[in-house]
Amino acid sequence: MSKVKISEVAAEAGVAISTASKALNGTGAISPDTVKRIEEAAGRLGYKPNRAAQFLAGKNKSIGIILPDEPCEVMDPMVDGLIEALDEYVNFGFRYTIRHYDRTSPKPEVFTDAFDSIKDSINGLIFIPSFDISTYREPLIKSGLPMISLQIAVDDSFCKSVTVDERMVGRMAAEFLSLFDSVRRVAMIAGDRSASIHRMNTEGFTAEADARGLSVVDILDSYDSMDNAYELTSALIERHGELDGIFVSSYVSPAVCRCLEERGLAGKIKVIGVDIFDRSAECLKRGSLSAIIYQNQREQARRSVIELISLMREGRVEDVHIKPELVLQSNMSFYI
Amino acid sequence: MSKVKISEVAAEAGVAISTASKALNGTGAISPDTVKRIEEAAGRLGYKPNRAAQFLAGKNKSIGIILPDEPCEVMDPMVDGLIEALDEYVNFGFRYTIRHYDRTSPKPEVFTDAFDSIKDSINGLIFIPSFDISTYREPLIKSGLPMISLQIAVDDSFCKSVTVDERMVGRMAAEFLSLFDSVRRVAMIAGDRSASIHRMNTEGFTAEADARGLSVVDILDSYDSMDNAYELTSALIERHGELDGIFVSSYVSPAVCRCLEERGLAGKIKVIGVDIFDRSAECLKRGSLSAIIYQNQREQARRSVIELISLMREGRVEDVHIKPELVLQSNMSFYI
DNA sequence: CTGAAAGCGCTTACAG
DNA sequence: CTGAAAGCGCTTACAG
Repeated sequence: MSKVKISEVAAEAGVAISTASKALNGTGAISPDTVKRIEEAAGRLGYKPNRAAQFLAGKNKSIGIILPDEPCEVMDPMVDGLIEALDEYVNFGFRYTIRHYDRTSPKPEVFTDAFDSIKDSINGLIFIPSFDISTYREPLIKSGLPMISLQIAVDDSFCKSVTVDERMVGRMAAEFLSLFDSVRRVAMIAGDRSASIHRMNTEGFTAEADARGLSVVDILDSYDSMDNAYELTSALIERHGELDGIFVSSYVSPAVCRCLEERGLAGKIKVIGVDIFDRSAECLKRGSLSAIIYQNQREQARRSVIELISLMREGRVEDVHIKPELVLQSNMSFYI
Repeated sequence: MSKVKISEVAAEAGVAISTASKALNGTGAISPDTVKRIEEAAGRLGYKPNRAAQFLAGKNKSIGIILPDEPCEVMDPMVDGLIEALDEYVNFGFRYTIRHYDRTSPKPEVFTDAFDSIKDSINGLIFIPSFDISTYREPLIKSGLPMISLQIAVDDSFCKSVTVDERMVGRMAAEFLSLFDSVRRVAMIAGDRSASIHRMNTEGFTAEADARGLSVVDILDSYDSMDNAYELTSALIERHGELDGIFVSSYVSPAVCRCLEERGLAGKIKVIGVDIFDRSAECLKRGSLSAIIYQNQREQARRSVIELISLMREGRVEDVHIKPELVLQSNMSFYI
């Protein structure tokens, strides 16, 4: 129960403290036998390093951040959450550097330039990838840096990711719409289903809708454009006489709501969206939007920092799926 | 931007490092003039202490915890959350001691005995009070320890608290029930409205119900007894022909659901409860319970530890109100 | 009231 | 491959 320190582990294994430290951290060159002996000693004694001492003594305390530079209000909660989480570790002696890249560009250089400019001065990386990471994964892998992808899963073994549970987002949307006795026929306006993130939203939504006897009459891609979303909504209304609900799985719900409001259908056709920001919050307040699924950017950001640091100190981590939260009118004040 | 350390503050103020430390922490006897000079220097340089160094060097690292000993499954999430949060700080060299007391006893000794047994060996306290704290507040105050009350607000200036936003719990319940087109007449089964926590639930519920045109036909106290809740539900049904929804603001929703299930009213009368544990989760799965408001015990616990430690290091903190979360069938897996 | 010094438990050059 | 030693930035006896 009392705290065993590395000096005791070293004594138990019959080596110097510095040898024990290097063995336990896998740094420096220690003979396999010695490593084994030290690890056994540590296990036997139940050694857990004192993180205050590790942080104080350690030198690998520089974190790199690479983010899309979209000047979009939807990006802000994630960035705010990241900075808040990082600042906690600044108190423990960490530093961080943020770089931006143009996520809309297909050229890999927009990313690799940002990466190259920091890769030699950081000991770990958190990045929000673009939808297609294949063009710049090589330099990332070659760097050998511990890294975590945020918000978008990298379907690749070199990098674990922290994302919201995308499928759950869709399921919650379907269940929410099914609460209304009047809702039978629903549609979905997705972002871009060529991206896995939107396919998972869709899968969750259709699965849960099926299970609850909702009929999904249409699924359309808005490509994250408000204008598209407006037109698509208009088309949906014309095409499907009896539409009762719409799930908007990207941040364009304000355009959907505006379209319904203009046609006197607000509240008649129930809408559930994702992402809470000024314009979506206003729709929620007016009632043209019935609920928002918060993708918990703050918690995603916090966890990505925690995971990166444990990766930098201890080695392996796993993919993390953060829970989405349902936001209604009454509790929206907590989220905006 | 680069980290300024206490040695630089000391140099700027023309004092020794130890003097600067004592002045900044308010420990030791330093002349007011010197303190002022040091504080100004710190402010000028933007000094922020390195917490790794503070944690490593500091000696006040023992946390006391006093909890009710109710062997109730509803207590567990809070305890689990507390231990998880505390264990993080154990990694930083902190220790903690847990004591239990019989919350149902009116005798103050049940609490003060627990407190006395640890008060001399701890540097900070987190406690879950009973509903009436007045009988044992004196010894707490006299100890001068930094302390945080958890789950139940101490309406007293000597101690800040971390609680869920009780009023919001009630508001969310009312809004949720109002989503159903069929729901007009609702009732509430509270815990014990002589406790402020339940009065706030009630206030939030009635206010939001009013705002949404629901008519609150009855409010009854269950005194947290499943048997009472069953009987009250039965009485509600008889008394009010057209009851559409019930908000159960203590953990007794399973009894309410059982009563409705037995009468073939499950799903007809919508029920929303609080606290997610095995039995309430089953009702949610079966559909006799439509939703649960999770009072976020995990986050309450985490915050109480964070607040206590910043109280122990830096001084003042404020009351914290944690956001409740709405749990439906589809996302319940995240909570149980 | 002030300061010099030891020490918290690690990691990391550095020397061997 | 191994170890002795310095040092991370603080706090806290202790001496004055």
